[in-house]
Amino acid sequence: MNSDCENCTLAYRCVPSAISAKELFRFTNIVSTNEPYQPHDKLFEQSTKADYLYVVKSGSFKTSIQGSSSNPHVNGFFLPGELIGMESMAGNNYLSSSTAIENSLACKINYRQLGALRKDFPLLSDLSVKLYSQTLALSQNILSCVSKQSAAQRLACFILILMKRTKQLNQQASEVYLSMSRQDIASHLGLAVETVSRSFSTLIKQGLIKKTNRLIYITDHSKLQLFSTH
Amino acid sequence: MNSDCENCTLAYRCVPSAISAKELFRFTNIVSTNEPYQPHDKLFEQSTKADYLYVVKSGSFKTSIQGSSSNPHVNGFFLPGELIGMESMAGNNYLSSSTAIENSLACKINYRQLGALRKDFPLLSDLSVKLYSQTLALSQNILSCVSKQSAAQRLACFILILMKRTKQLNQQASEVYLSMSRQDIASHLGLAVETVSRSFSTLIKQGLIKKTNRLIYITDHSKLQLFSTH
DNA sequence: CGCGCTCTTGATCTTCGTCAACGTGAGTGG
DNA sequence: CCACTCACGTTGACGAAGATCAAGAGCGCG
Repeated sequence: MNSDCENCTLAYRCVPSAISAKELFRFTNIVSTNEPYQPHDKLFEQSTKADYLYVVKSGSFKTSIQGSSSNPHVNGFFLPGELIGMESMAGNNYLSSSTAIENSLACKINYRQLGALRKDFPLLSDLSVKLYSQTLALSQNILSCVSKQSAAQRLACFILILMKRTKQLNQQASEVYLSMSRQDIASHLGLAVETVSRSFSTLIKQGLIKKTNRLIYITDHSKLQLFSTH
Repeated sequence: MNSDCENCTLAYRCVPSAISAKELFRFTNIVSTNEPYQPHDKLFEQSTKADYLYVVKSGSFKTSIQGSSSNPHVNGFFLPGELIGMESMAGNNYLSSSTAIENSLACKINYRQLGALRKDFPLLSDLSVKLYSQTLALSQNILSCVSKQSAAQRLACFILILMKRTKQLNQQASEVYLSMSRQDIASHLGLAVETVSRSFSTLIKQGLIKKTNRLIYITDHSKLQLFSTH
């Protein structure tokens, strides 16, 4: 399985951070690291048996929910260091499907065995709760972003959230690459694709951002923040 | 402190379910049960130190986030058996304020001491993860509800989610009492109050629900579901 | 070069936010 | 008991914002 957590640059905030070096093998035994995915490759499919939790090593992924009769809804995006599938672990089946957005690497953790490991490593239990708590906080952030009245505000808020998340790894503060399509952004924010485009134009005209294709420069961070809250 | 978990009807899905009867005192020592709250009473205030987790015993609560410059946004509603404050536990401070919606009872758990208890009760660790996972799933459900395009769809979806949650306690399947004001619903769904009113009228005209004030009867559950997904 | 795909921009129609008026019920004080 | 107020909810009219339809621009790829 060739699992390599020792040399991972994300290990300090991933599961290994809760496990002593000499017992790390007990974790590497239940994880497959650095599995490659190409755009449109699926990590897992909605309603299939949920056995694995995934960690994004590089690239990015999305999750989407297929309702009975409607278009699928993009529920979330996942950046390096973030976990995919957390909400599905209480039930038996995945609640959403997950697909790679770009060329990416992910690590696949057997969930039940991870649960067993928690019994022997109290720090792992603490880490689990902490990660869940943070993820829930993020989810609520996105909720208040999506429930904002104007489309441009939602987009501004979305960009800011994404920037905050990338900044945790990468300190260049004023630049975000949006790896997802406008269609995905639109679905995620509950807007039409055209409205997303127009909202980008609005933010540019107001001098808050610049962009070339999917690369966004924040020219005035505080004004953008102000704009997003109105 | 007079904590009474032994006779609680919700104990089977609350923390006590993970602790053996003879050691239950270790939990009752760190919880104050059945504290009364009246409408507008606060459980906690945003940005203050987050020391306690709350469980709704009866009645209902809401959480709201106060942005820097805008109106507060109602982030969530909480029914009996549900936990309030989970998302704030990774940081030091509460990320939102919580207020009672009606006459209610809540139990107050010291979070740090609860964390210590996890080390001695593996089942409690499992329960924590399960509850977080379920809460995250709910949060994502609400997200896809709020990002629906039409106002009536959002409201339909909101009613269905609320009904599913009340049904877990109370088996009368076709009736929900909405304890929160239209204003709160509007804020939560990202709509104007008037639009919420009109959306109720729409659902009634379509024969999906009936209502008298805040009490909702679902007349055609499957059609309502269909309508909410469009 | 043409073809497909994504993104953008423009024109029109629908929906929702805003402002206003009105209805209802609870609480208050005469 | 009845007016009065006040909070809450509903309904109508109108204007603004966004969805939809249509067209065109930019780009990678065969």
